Amino acid sequence: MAGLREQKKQETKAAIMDAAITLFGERGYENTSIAALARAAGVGKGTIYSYFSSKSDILLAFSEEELACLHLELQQKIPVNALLEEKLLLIFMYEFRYITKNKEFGRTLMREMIFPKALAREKSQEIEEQFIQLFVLIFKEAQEKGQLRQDIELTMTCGHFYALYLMALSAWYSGRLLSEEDVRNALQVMFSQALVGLKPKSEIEKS
Amino acid sequence: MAGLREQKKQETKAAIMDAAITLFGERGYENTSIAALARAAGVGKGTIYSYFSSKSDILLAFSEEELACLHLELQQKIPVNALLEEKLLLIFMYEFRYITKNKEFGRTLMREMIFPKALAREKSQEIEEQFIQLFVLIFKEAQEKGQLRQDIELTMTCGHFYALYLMALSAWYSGRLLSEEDVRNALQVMFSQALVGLKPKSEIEKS
DNA sequence: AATGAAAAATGACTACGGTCAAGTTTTGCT
DNA sequence: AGCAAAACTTGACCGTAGTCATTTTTCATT
Repeated sequence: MAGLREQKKQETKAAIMDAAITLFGERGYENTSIAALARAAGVGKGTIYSYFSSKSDILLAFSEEELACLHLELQQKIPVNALLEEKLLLIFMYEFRYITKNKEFGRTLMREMIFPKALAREKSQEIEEQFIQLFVLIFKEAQEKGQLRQDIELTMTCGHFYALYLMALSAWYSGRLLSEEDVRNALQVMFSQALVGLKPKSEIEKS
Repeated sequence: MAGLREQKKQETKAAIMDAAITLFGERGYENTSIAALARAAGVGKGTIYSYFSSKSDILLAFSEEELACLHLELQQKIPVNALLEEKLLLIFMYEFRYITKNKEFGRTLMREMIFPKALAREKSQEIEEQFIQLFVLIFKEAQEKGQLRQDIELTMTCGHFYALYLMALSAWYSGRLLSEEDVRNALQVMFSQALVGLKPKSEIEKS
């Protein structure tokens, strides 16, 4: 019978993911042991490691699903006629709120996303890729409207804004920014600086 | 006899730090267990935890010392008359080379620096503070020479460039940038974009 | 010098992430 | 159906970070 094996594998993997969604949601990532996860999924501990390469790999898989939802939801909430800066702020604050809903969870996820171990590289890149897709349309549109330079690759522009978001997130985790409002303000300021440039206007004209 | 106790405490702490410098240097952070550290320092395992709050706390203390050296060395290597962009590139590439000399070590350090746990916050901020001091003089000078806007706080400017450095570092850890040269080039491009701005010139003039 | 209280050191212990040799199930083949 | 190879599962086991009740050392007081 072709596919019995494959089907069972899918089921097992789904059971693990379901257990992860439940337990991570209930008690958070750090407080969920692999043993508990295995118990909840109805499999042995070792089985988990034939579907995921490490505990953080499960976190990444979990987040990939959750974030896909989030981004879909987000795509519909972006007002078409808003300014570029407003759109960016909306996206990043949405992301910020999700990531920091559970502080420990968010920290572990970001650590794995930004400084991934060799084993987790692939998944972290997929998530990032997904996130970047959100921006491509927005940036293309902005370029067409003449609100963004056309001589810069979109991935560069993306990277630039994402870097600033990271900085703000880090500042929040370090306690230099305390509230959501602080983060929003910091982002707003940094974004407009990035757009206009850090050089004085007189200097820019020279080049 | 006043201070015997205090003196011994200093000695014990120094012994732990020395052991850390030796063992982390020899086998790296991940391959050094607390038990081994305790053995090398000639103390019990528990003792280490009355001087440091966690393993990563030791890493941070270790790095604080090492980086202080590095930054002192660096301060003398910065050519006075170089362009702002060249100076920045020099500093960040120096830092990059140090951090990535041992990949695992650097990853753990950066994870702890950028997304610190509550316990390690203080030390990670001190290291960052130390790093920022490197820039203050350079930026002040640049402002005086009219190469940087004066209506932006220096800490903001710092944060902006540091964010871009982080992005490059992350890209290296994710495998999107492969060599030191790639990182240098990426930084160079992003820095000049940050200085000139991401908006087209025509748009900037309007504001 | 003797003593008891306070500070510091200790290592057996716990809980966890991850491994792997042994056991179980599925599959293709005769 | 019977069988052997391949794929999959399992939990006892390992090494490690971090804890804590107990023991040892220091210090002030008499």
